[in-house]
Amino acid sequence: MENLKTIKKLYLFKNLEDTEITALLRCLSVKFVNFRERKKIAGRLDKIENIYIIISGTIRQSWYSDDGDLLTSIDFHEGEIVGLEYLSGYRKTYSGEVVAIKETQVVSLDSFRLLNPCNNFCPRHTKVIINTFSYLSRQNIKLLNRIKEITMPTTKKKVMTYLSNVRSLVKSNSFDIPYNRQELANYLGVERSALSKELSDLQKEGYIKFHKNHFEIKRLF
Amino acid sequence: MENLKTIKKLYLFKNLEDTEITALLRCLSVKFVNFRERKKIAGRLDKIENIYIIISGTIRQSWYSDDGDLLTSIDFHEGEIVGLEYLSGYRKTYSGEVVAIKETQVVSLDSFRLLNPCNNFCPRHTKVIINTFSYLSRQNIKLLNRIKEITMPTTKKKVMTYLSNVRSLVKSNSFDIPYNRQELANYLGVERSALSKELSDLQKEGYIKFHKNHFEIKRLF
DNA sequence: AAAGGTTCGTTGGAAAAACAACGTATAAAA
DNA sequence: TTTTATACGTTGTTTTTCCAACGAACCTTT
Repeated sequence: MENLKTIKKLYLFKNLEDTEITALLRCLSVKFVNFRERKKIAGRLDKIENIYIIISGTIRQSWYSDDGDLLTSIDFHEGEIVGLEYLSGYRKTYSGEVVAIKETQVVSLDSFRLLNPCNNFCPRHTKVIINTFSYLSRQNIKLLNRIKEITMPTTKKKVMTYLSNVRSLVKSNSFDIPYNRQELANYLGVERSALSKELSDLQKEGYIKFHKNHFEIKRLF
Repeated sequence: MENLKTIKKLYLFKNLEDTEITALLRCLSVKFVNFRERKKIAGRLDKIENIYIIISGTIRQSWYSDDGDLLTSIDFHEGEIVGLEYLSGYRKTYSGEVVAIKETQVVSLDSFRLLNPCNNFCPRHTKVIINTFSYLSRQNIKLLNRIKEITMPTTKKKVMTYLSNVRSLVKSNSFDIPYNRQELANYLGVERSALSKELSDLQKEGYIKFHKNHFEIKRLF
């Protein structure tokens, strides 16, 4: 069955035998779900009952100020997991609004069951937990990288730090980024037109080349 | 024994029986370690072999640009854990420099053993993993909060967002913060004297009152 | 008590970023 | 094909932040 093949490839089920996975499917009530573009998946303070592993598409979690301005947002792409807040046992609700910004397919898991093993802590369950753990730890590193990027003193340095980080992630000087200008500006916490200006300048100065969301690093800043 | 009492109170050993804890002590090679003020615990790219749970004191992890400027730093206080990067299996070394900024006592655990259960995934081990997981998830939320604070458009809003976040954390309008001015400026990614100015203004405008690191929120921004 | 060091607020000029407005390119819809 | 909408770069002005310098308050040390 096609679906099982997809599930077996998920990071969360790494190091698990087929039989173990099949046993977990029911235990964690694993389901495939589709969200159409602009579908609002959850609002602020909505209860978190599932986590969603993205198969394809993009889900965005956004935080707004009381007067409705966008504070910040985080995008989740293929392979990433939405809804892990609950797992701290600290929050049981979303802190921001969750929206699919394009047609998106996810695998849904019962988030309570994930951390509350069914029968006597079976090894298979522990393996999933360790995998989720590992994912979460990597997510932590990502957030830390973003903090390093946005605490840089100037917009130029923010952009260049971001691009070098992508570069060392994909191990190539030439790559696509998953953001358009407005989204990149939000990500870096700067204003869009100011970002555009700096990008142009960086190109004129020979540091980078870009077209739309494709970037190339010519030399380091 | 005094030490055992301290260990039993740690978040990582929540929901574990005394006998389970004693069994884990050897398995995870739990040790008490003291760092004197300014002790450099690890440099960038040093191997991570242990995680440190802070009993008292403060440990700071700092990242520097190639020309030696401080990019950003994260402070770890009582109850928090240093060295979780390794657990992703993605990085095996520290990404920044780790220093005890005051006399600090920690509990040290073998980080490899933590995620690689000894004998057949014993329940006690799983419990520790779940607890660590839960901690990591909360750490994620903290980083996210910091990102929300830093991405605010103006310094005033950054400060007020930070203070409101502390407020909702301690559930009181009056509290101490763990940073001096320079440290708070670094945390928020702004310049110290500019921060001082904005704090004064906010006080004049009647939003806050402060003295040294004690703050009081009079009304919301 | 004096000396030295550190932290912090203040100020004015320099630099950077935000903001508003507009033109162009491109894609989608009519 | 024309219309409409969206994304992006550009420019000039306003606002904010940075930066450097300095003085006051407060510790610590001798």
